[in-house]
Amino acid sequence: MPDRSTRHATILEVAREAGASKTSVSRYFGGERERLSPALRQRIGEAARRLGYRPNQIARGLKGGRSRLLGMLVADIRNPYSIAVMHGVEQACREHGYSLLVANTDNDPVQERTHLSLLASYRVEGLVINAAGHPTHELQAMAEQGLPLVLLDRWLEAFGADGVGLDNALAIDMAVDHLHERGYRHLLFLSQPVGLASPRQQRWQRFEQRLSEEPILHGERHDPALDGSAVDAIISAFLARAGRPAAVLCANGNVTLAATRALQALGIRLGEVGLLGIDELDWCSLVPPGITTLAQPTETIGRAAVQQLLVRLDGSEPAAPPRHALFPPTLIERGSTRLPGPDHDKETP
Amino acid sequence: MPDRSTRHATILEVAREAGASKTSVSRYFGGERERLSPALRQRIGEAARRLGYRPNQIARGLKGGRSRLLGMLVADIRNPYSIAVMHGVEQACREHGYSLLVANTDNDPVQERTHLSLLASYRVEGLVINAAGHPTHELQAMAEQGLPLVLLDRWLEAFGADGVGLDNALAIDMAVDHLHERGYRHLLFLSQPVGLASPRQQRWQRFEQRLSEEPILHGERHDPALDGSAVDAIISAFLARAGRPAAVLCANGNVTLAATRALQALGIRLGEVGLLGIDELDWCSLVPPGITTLAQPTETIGRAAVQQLLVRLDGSEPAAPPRHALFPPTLIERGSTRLPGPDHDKETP
DNA sequence: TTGTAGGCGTTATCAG
DNA sequence: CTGATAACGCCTACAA
Repeated sequence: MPDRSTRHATILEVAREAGASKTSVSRYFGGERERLSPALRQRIGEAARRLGYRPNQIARGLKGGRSRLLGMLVADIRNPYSIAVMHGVEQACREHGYSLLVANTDNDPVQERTHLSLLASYRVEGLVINAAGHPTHELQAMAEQGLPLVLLDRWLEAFGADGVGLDNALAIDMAVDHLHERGYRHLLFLSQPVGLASPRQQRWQRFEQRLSEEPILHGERHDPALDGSAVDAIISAFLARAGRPAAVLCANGNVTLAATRALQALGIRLGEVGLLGIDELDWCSLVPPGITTLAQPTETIGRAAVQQLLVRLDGSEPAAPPRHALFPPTLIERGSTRLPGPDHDKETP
Repeated sequence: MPDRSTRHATILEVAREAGASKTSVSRYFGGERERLSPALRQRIGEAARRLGYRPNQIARGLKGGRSRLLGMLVADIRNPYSIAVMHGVEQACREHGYSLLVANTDNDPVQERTHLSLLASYRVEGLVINAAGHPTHELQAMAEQGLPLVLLDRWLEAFGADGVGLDNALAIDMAVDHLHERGYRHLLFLSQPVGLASPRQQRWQRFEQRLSEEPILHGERHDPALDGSAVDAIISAFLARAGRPAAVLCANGNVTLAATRALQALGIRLGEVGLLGIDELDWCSLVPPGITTLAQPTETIGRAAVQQLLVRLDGSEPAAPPRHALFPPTLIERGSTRLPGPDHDKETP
């Protein structure tokens, strides 16, 4: 009886039990059963069952270099967006016979580097990366070694890797158009600190561009820290300055949360001041009269990430130029972008 | 130049480059640098850096049987509870030098079995299991092979494994006591279909017990499917039958969501009919006047799970009896359990 | 302090 | 169709 370490049957034991050779057993589990005589096939099958044998992926990976592992680096595992995408990634992995090694970094650039090399040490065959910082150097090195990478949501400038994410320009267009149609004329764009994060930058820039193109709209943008009461101040100052009808456009779920809180604190009913958020979260339908959102096709994005990796892995396109797959959001209209009408119509449930 | 497969430097190449032996290089990276002469140490370090060498965990795990991998089986990766716990698990793993292999099963018992054996094939050293179904057979086999297991949240009867989770009886006690104190006398316990899921069973049972002990309380329980409008019907029927002051006690986050929607649809203000949910979600503070919840110490639970695995792994307690670690929830009081007072006091923000 | 020689479980190559 | 045998990259006695 084994002491403490898990005792697994090996291919050799199965071979002995079945009166066959390692090779045949290997073939049996390597998807070449047809090449074995029915008799042998059955003996091996039974022996394996009797011994509870499972091929050791680790050993397998050692020989062939195929770990059958994909890695995913997540900046913040508690972010619903990341999770939703991860779900898509995980599904796609499963469908293609891969397992997923997840590394969460809690937005810490140091852990980002650490985990990156950790994933590398497990010889993952590809990497989905959602980094907070800019581990450009590490990534560059990995890419040069031939490891397929795909950047999720945010991509680093001047770094030629594949990427997947939301079509940010389109999203801003849809948001601005919707608010415009609904009669809002003064728009406040609220973002988390823009810094270098590319999606924030892109949304921000597109918003500016739209403002300049349509002078009928008046707008401001701010990127406060969300932890204090800065948002309250910004919103009330904006309203005082800009006049109505005004709306707040939130660059992501966190901001939407903060803005909703702020509007509640200011005693302002949603809709009276418009509110539109990028990212759909389950509470958005709950806060009366419902918050209008642009939902990201998170599952699709996750699957697309894996697809990109598989294309590279496939090897048919040895070194195709980097490809960015952008996906459109879906507008979910709710009461928060419905101006109280002249007849004070109640919203329909 | 390598064709397509990622090319990694091996220990042998480093050894040659440094003019040393494999052994010395192995020692260098195996945490025995002190045993090398400063000269050798430096040569190896430089050679390794030059070649971009990283020890291959896969090969490492093959020899010693230490994959440095922990596995986590998650029934529903999109459930915030699972995520929160996973965050704790992941942190604890990291702190102890393990990586986490995550397998999501989308509540599918078939995938549960599949993924279980998949995790086994990667020779994970321990397993955190949050299963929807009852893969008792597979788990039994793994446990007997000496693989440390810890059941998360729900445990299977008559299966002697470690477990971690919420102290469900205490949670129900806290909920009932709170509602009682706040003046609610008629309680409706709402759960998802109880079936065999142990936490639902436990909460359910404890609720019954409390009712029988305190005849001053009147209560009912239901476990409707949450997809239709069944919840609306149940709640309005209950209110008609039971009278006021009445409150709804929700067994988990999903139920709280459904109940909140139902109360909104019925045009009932929260508080007027009490609402208390087990599980804290970020929207609970947003729906006016805030939903009172019992927050689970999810992070703690996740870390505790890993702790249990490490104890088993440690080997100091070869086959100690199964241990269940239960943790108390935290009551977060909000407006949904505040009866409108005689003076119609506004809640304080 | 350093090096040599297995062996971990599997697959791939080459004979039979 | 089947089976030896040599890698794969690393670790661990054992020897020098």
